[in-house]
Amino acid sequence: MVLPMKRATIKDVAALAGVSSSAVSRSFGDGTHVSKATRRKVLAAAETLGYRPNALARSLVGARTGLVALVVGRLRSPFDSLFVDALAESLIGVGKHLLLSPVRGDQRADDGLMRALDYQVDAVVVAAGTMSPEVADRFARMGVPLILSGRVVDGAGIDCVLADNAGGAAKAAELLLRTGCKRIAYIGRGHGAFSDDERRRGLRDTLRRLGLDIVAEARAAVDREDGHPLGMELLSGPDRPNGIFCMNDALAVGVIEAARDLGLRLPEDLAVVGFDDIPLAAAGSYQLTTVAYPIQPTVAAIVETLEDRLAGADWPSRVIRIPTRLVVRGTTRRLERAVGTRTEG
Amino acid sequence: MVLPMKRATIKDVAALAGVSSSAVSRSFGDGTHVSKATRRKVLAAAETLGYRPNALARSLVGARTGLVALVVGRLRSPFDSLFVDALAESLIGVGKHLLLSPVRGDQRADDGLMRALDYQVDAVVVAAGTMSPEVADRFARMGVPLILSGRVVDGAGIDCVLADNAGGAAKAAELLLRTGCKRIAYIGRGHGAFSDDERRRGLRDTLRRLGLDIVAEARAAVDREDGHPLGMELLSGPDRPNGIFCMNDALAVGVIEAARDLGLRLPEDLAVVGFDDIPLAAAGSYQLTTVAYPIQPTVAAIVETLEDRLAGADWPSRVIRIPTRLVVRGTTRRLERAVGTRTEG
DNA sequence: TCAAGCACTGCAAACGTTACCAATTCTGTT
DNA sequence: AACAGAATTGGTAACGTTTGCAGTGCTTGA
Repeated sequence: MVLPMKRATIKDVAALAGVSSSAVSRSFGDGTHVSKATRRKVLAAAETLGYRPNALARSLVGARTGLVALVVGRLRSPFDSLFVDALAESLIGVGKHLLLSPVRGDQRADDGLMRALDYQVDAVVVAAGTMSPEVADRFARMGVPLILSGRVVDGAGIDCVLADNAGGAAKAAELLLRTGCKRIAYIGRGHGAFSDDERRRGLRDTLRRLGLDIVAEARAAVDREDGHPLGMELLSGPDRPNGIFCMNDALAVGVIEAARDLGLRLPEDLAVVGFDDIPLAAAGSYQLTTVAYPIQPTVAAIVETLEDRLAGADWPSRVIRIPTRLVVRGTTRRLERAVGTRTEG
Repeated sequence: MVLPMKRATIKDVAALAGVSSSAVSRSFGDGTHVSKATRRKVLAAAETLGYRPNALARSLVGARTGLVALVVGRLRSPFDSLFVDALAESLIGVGKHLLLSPVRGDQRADDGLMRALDYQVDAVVVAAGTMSPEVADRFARMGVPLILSGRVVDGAGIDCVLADNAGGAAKAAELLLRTGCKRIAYIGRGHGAFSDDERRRGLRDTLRRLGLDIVAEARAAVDREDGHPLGMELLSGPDRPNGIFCMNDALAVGVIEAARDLGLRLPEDLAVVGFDDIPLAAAGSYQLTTVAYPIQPTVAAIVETLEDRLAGADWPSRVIRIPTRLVVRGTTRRLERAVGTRTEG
């Protein structure tokens, strides 16, 4: 085995180029205060030695680390993984790197947040878990921006980016009503989950405005595997709903399968609307009508907020709602051509 | 806005506890060379100040950073995201953190690898992209372990962890033959993709041993969206295959949809076998027979290898094959009870 | 009582980098 | 030719931590 070679440092480069280490440092910076000639020499020497600045040592003297932590739960929904992917990619674009800080179950995000702090991250994006006020306060005091994805926490001065859940749910409700559904049910996560709550409320408020209400609710689920039994339960009761709005597409897919198992025809006997627009929703076997929650704008808003904060913006706090878009496919009857919605499939 | 507070350092703790910074450092280390009384004082002071050691400063003096980079492509397959998730979680378990280094398309992984090096990562797991020998050599010289997931590179002394692709493909082939398929096709990625190649070869070798051969091949695809058109193409030709082995489940799902669009009955007219066993394969709508590539053992092998290397193991290189398991579901005819395979659904 | 040994403690150097400051060289103007 | 000012350069301190070394006080055995 070859002897592990020590990594070239700024001093090695300085020695080879015949200049001071300051000159080397400056050559790798914004290029000011170095003559072209020196810079060329330095870069050549660095190339020879295979030198690359140590990002960690850099951060010690006050520079940013370039690390951004993402506190995230289990990546079981395709939406989550697309989100992680898009965020990581987007961050590379602004010279930052994603440090993954997974938390499990409904456990507090605090552990993940504190771990992130040990690495002097420039900012943290929280997409899962609940956060104690103490930890949030700590981040505020230390000047580390905290961005909440998919949830709003009032008062703590934390920036939040999330879907226009109520608006999306309203669109879903209107579509269901338009296509003639009268008995509309909701399936969601329950237990005070934030997006779930907003979506359920959005559905309910829209129905009530028209003198209706949610006829049935099922909860404590978030996965396709969970959608199936809940769908079975809801659909084999006496007052079977003829329209179901699901908190997300994964659940909706489970419900579709349950409906099929029961011999129901979609959309004739049952209309289903999901939320997110995961790739599977467009699959031939499901053709799920859904409220699309576009990932790119979400990630863009997060990265932008993050950069604003790091640039020193100090407005109190910002809640960005990402507009949703109704995508009508096969699981809702097409009674009329909907206005302002996209139709595909 | 509250003035950003400086983070407490070891000196602040030392001052408050009335001891030297060495004592503080030692109190946070393995606990040797500190009296119980001192340690208690230090820990109390640290608690008061909310002190946590700076992981980055630590790494400057030679300690490990605790960072492990994962070079990964677009997380479009559920398999990929489950892998990332499991790896991140597993690393937390051994006190390490995942730094995501995404690369796009078929671009070289070199960029991602070099970026990782800037952060003094303890090791790198490469799951996507191709690697130049120069970069691999550089890692070797610097003593940073490199672990390849899903591919084997000979000679470079790099540890590799991947599925027993040939064995899995052979199982798929045998199952297809056993259920009476004679015209068997393959759909994969092509362009010399490693796993694709091994799986195709595994299928072909098994067929040839029985005097048959692959009757048709389609390639340049890896997604469910890609599976559909390829399936259409393959299934509407003159000599329609009655069995298709797909490089992964996502493709297989696309193929199933194509078959349905063409009015073919599964498994009577067409048998389909996938690879990976993503959650969707078990879904009611697909019931896909597949070669399961278990994620937990894969991740465990990676983490174990990584720890061995970091502990100084210097055997030349190690290729770990993760055994696969045939999961028989609805997309293959059940002619007989298969021996040594699991049946579900 | 004394020496030897031990447990504990603090000092200071080192890690790789940046930024301030002072010193030097260059450029252009009179 | 002399000077002001700008551009460039090197020296040095600082960032937060660990660690080797040397010192301190305490215990123990003779």
